[in-house]
Amino acid sequence: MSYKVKEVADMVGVSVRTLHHYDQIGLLRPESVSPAGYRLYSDNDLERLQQVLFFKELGFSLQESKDIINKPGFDRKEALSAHKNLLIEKKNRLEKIISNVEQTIGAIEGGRQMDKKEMFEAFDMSEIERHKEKYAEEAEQKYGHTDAFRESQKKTAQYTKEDWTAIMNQGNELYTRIASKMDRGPEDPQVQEAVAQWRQHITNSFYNCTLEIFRGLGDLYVNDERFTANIDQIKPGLARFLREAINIYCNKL
Amino acid sequence: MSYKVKEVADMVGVSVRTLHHYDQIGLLRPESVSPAGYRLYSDNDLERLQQVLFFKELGFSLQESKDIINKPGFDRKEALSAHKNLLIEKKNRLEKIISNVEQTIGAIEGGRQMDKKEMFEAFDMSEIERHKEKYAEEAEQKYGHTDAFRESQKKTAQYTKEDWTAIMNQGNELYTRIASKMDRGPEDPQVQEAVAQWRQHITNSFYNCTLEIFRGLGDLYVNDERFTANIDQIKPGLARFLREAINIYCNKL
DNA sequence: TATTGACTCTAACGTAACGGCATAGTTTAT
DNA sequence: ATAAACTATGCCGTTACGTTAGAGTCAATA
Repeated sequence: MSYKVKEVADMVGVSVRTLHHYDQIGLLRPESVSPAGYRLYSDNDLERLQQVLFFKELGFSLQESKDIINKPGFDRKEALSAHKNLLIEKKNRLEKIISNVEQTIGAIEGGRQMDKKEMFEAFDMSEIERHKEKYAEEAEQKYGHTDAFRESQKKTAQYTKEDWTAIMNQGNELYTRIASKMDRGPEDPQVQEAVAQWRQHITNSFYNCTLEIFRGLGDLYVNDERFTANIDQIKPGLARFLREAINIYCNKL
Repeated sequence: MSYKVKEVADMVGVSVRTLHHYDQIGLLRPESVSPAGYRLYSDNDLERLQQVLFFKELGFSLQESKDIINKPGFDRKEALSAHKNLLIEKKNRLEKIISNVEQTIGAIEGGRQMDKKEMFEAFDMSEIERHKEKYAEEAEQKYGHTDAFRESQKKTAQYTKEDWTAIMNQGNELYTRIASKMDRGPEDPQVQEAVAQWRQHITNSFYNCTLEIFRGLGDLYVNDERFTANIDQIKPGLARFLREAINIYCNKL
């Protein structure tokens, strides 16, 4: 099932222009395009759009939303829980403002003056901002190597659907090739050769993968369960094996 | 007691730049200015700023806020009640979104698909927008003559504090002059002369006061208690007298 | 089948609400 | 009297779209 722009727009209550815009900045590219050039949105796209609207509601900028959603290993469920907390805080803030309004009304009726500080207390966003920062920082920390991350974002924004599948296929091919040679041990020349290609692949497709970053990636593969699970799916123990191989590779240079 | 920009900024949690901006667009001009050109905000200004922040919280544009607050006869208490209602609706909307998030989480856990419509229900702002419109419309209705109202807003935005007092003094002088001649009846030449000057005064200071608008103003004076109260303060019955005199004036042309 | 009318595209300029920076004058504290 | 902390006025930059403009597309109807 696919939907045209206006259908989506009406369904979710945003303007067509907004969808065009999201397409332009690479925040929400429709899964396919009709022969006439019409945007065709899939159910997946709708889910992603829902994500975006959640983030918007929380006051994230579109760029921030994109960074978070695009983050490899982005976990919808985890994100939603975080959203919920932020929303609840927003609600609390609103409740504060409401009681502030009530106080102000009372003050007018009573003819008394309000304290300057208390007048503006409700508008203090600092608490919410703190949370937002935490959320964004977490992403940076985990997937850090910040400059690389940014560079990657820029590059990948241009990619089409086809580019992505091609890149993923290359990556998977390398993974499986390494997996098939696991019994030879991590220092085996053929394994090392594949590791070198893996690094090259990253540099080509995403960002300049320095040795430092490459090492970091190796650690990431075993330290972040989400990566580990993904990689070990190909072959159990592959994640740890990869880190070993990467370490050896880096030490040789 | 007066406060400098940064004091105000820190007190209410907005940036200095924001206050500059509000000054520039005439939304919040400090009551006075130091010899060196420093903005000096009064307690009154702080109250007005609070108003502005309330409106902002509700999603009104600065222009809209300005229109509403500047509206002659703007009633803070009445406005605050309206705010409260809008805020409560916003809160309801947030609660909807929160439960939507919860549902989505549940859907992910259960592995089932969500209905497209229900996915976006929470984001529907239409209810809030309807309220906003009502609020704005009420202003238009009451003080309507829409084009004139807009033109007036544009013109008056440029006025300095001194301009305002000058204009108000002229207006009051005309009011009292007419009041002093009330016993002669509304068709008296001197009264009619003053009415003509009154119309001229409006045209000069605010907007091109057509006959139609002028008639409307006359009606407004007796139909809106806030105006009636204000005018009758000068002399009881003046509001009705003015409408009579304006009617006669308009019929002659 | 030709023709509306509703819809789509890209491209490009416009707008709101500030953020940020440069440059210059002012106040206050030591 | 001199630095630190503020203040002022520009003016350009940014975000998230709105708003035409000009042109192609698609489904229903005359």
